[in-house]
Amino acid sequence: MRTHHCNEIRPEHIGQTVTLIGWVNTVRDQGGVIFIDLRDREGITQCVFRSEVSPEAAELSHKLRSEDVVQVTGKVDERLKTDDVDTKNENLETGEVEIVASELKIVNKSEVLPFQLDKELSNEDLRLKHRYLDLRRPRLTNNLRQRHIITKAARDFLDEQGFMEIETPILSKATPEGARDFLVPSRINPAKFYALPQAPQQYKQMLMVAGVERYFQIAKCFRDEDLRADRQPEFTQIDIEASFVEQDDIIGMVEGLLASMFSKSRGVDVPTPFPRMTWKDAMDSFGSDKPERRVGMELTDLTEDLKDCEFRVFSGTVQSGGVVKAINAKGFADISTGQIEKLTKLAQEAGAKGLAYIQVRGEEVSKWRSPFAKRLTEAEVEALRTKLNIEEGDLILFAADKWEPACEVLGRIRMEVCAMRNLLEGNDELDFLWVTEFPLLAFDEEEGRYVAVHHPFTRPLKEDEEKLRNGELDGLRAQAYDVVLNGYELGGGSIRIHESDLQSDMFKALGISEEEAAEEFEHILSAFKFGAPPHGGLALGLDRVVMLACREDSIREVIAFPKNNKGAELMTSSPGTATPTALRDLRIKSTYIEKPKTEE
RNA sequence: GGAGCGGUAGCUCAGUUGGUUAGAGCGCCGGCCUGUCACGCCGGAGGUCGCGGGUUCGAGUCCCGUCCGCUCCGCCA
Repeated sequence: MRTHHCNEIRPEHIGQTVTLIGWVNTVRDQGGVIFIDLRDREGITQCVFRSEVSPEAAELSHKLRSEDVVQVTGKVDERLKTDDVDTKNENLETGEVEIVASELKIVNKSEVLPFQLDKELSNEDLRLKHRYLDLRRPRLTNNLRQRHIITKAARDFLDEQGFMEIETPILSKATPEGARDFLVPSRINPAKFYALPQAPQQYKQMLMVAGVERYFQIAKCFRDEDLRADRQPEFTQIDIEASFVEQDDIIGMVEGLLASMFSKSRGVDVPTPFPRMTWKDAMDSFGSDKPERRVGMELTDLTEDLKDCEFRVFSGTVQSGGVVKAINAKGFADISTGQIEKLTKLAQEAGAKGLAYIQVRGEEVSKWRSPFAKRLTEAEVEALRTKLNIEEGDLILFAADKWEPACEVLGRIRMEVCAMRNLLEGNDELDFLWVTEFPLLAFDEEEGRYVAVHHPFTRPLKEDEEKLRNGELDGLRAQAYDVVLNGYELGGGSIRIHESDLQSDMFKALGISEEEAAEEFEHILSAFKFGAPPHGGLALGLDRVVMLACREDSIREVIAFPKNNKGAELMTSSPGTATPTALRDLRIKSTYIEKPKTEE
């Protein structure tokens, strides 16, 4: 039987006989003496085999290979240290001692692994196919442990705050708004489908009506959309809802929650409260609703200064109601033509016609390399100098367009510039931020109607409530808030509508007919008539929280069995085909599945 | 759906202007080694250069097509 884990053995154990069990991490066979590093989930201990201690164990130890599972029994000994040799290993927790093996049992041999555990490998397919091996690597073992620590911190914190953990259905109903649903055919109800939840939104609001007051759930959510480094089709939210609260209550509570999660995992003190910024200010200064603020380079407005500019791109835009904005990329004047082209292309992809720039190669304007700088008046040059703090070596990048697209384009350019020079490399700072006062609605050109920016249960700002009731839908702001960390949206939430009539007005605003609302949301409209408490909440993306706590750049590194870009889980090869019998039971014609390409 | 980058030994990669038998490190196999810890030394095996076509006397290298992976855009209430 195992007596210790491999991280536990210390000088105080010297003289004791211990039994360890684990995997052979490395073998160093010296001929007469054989060392193995024995690894279990907790750590590594060196075991020594000598024929004078146990000829049988020593003989057997020559046969050991990486990743064999072995049980070693022996006496804990201090590692040799004299004036000539020092065999202590400072890089190992257990480096002052070793196990002098008297017994060795090979529990289970291992074949040669398809990849080495002590080397980084870029072939992610291979890693995912043999995920059970990939997870043996200390980095991933640690990530899983951090995830556990963070999840437990959340549970403990929310429990202390009086929140009840309640499960809501996974087999659920499709939502007309929002992301594409995963559908599950119902065998008992032919031609009917469950949908996997995109979020437990409606259930948790019903729990508020039920009088639960404070609910949370570590909730699996599902969205059938394309994947990204920080997006998986199934992911986990820490889902929270509370009654009799206002925005500040939720914000304060989530600050405490995040501080607890990060202090338990990273051991850092997270200062609260977090800074706050309205959505409009975030867009204005950073061109993003999830600003990365750790690099400066804020957007500067030059609309007034360049409104009469001889350069028509600027003055023309201003005359038609647009804005001119710029960023100063300090020290980027030596940017290559190729890189300028790359930025221009990026700007065009983001909807801009082009990208105006000035490479500041000297104090005087004559040394400014730019397609338009020589057409600026002295006053305009002076305005640029002052507002952008122009110095030799700077690169100024301009966007001229309507306010929102101009901000967005420059926001993207800003992040690309960061990427080009690795401005965030090694930056370990945690910059938490609340973005508030999101727009309530956005006009969807494709659908020709307003859609909810957050979701249709979001409450407007108090001063905008009357406008919603009156159907004045332009420029409404919501009691919605996102918590942002280092440019990642960690989570978002809102204070909800809790009155049946206001909810009806909201559905009306979204172009949902009364019949449709009655059919799809009858439970909500009805529930709100029976004394629904004012309530609100938020959901945190657990995967992203853990990713950032672990300093990873993909959530796949903090999910045990993630899916690849195509939504496949390569170890078990899901998704897979269905048998004809299963399809028949579900009343699904297999021809649709066998020949998807015949569908237009 | 679109853009970018990539695919060469089990793994990580190099491979010049198209030119002999495609290389390195790690890993693997065999041998030696009683204080190693990225052990060392000696020897060895291991390749459909993603796939298909084309240009050429000759293609890992050039061209066309295609598949796969990653990143980003669209999409993600």
